[in-house]
Amino acid sequence: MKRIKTSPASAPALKDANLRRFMGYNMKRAYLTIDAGLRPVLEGLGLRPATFSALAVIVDNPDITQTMLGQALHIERSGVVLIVDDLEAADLITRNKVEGDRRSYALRLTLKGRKLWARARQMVEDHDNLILAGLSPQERTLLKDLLNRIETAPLAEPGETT
Amino acid sequence: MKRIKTSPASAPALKDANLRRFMGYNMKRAYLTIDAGLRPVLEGLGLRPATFSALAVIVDNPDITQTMLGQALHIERSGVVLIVDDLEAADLITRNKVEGDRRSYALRLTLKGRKLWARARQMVEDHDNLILAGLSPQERTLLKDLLNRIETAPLAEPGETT
DNA sequence: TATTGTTATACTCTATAACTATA
DNA sequence: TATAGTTATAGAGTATAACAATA
Repeated sequence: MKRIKTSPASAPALKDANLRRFMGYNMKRAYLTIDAGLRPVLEGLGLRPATFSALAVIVDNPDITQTMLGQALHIERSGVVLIVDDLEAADLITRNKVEGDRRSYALRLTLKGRKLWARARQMVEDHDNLILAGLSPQERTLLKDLLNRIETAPLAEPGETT
Repeated sequence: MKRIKTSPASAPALKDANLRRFMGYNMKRAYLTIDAGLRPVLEGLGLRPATFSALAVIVDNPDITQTMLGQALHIERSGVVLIVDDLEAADLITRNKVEGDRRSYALRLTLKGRKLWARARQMVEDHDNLILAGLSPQERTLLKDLLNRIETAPLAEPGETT
């Protein structure tokens, strides 16, 4: 009949202890697990992780400029353009005139944008709870804290290469 | 004249509490922080994260096939080819004949490969210690455990990519 | 001169599909 | 028919560089 598949679908069956020693690999795998589950959720709303994140920041900072949005998301201005184009085309945000500086735009959510954000936020929150079902509230808080401490480590931010 | 610089170079200064609510974003930022620091380290050895990981798995599983390597690294066979090509071209591994199945190769490190691996492993370990300097041994172990629990959550594995 | 937004371009990573040579 | 490895290709995602309008 059938075969004894090398790997049913989940079990690694292969030794990777050598790789698991390193924090980066464990981090990448956990991140990709969350990302893989999140994408289809956002897709159902016509969003991508990048556009979802941009919405979140704009909600938090009404009338933010594209340059500032890029700083918040850690992406280049040229990349922000594509994301904002996307959100504007979907009628979720508007690029508004800024009095005093005709070079920049003040980004704001439309009514449709606010409605979609409410839905998106809830769905992503639900997905978070699903993916974190095995962790207690204290463990979730602790995990975020540990992640943030790595991100903001004195040696991490300097930014340049080595 | 002057202005009030939006952001010196590191301080966010922008509210992103809305984004920080979600585990995925915190995870992504911490992961990218580690990755950004790790790449230049590996680059100095002529490696990329992918080739480093492949070396780690081959060291752990002598005579592993390319298909199995792909399963261990969670990448497609076509992607494995490029990585193995890379490592072979650098004279770090060899594709060896397998008796009983002329379709597959048994991957093994060369002497040069073993020497480089020893160096690479040490350097990545050092980088890990640098990036994790702010975490106690217990916290590091706990972090890995929490990450692995997310990765192997019952709900995480099942799905296809989408 | 410097900055904002924009465009064009390129590079990395990874997936899909089709092909070959085996099994 | 199915599998291992390969190739070609395409799609995200993101970066760099150059440019126009404005400061």
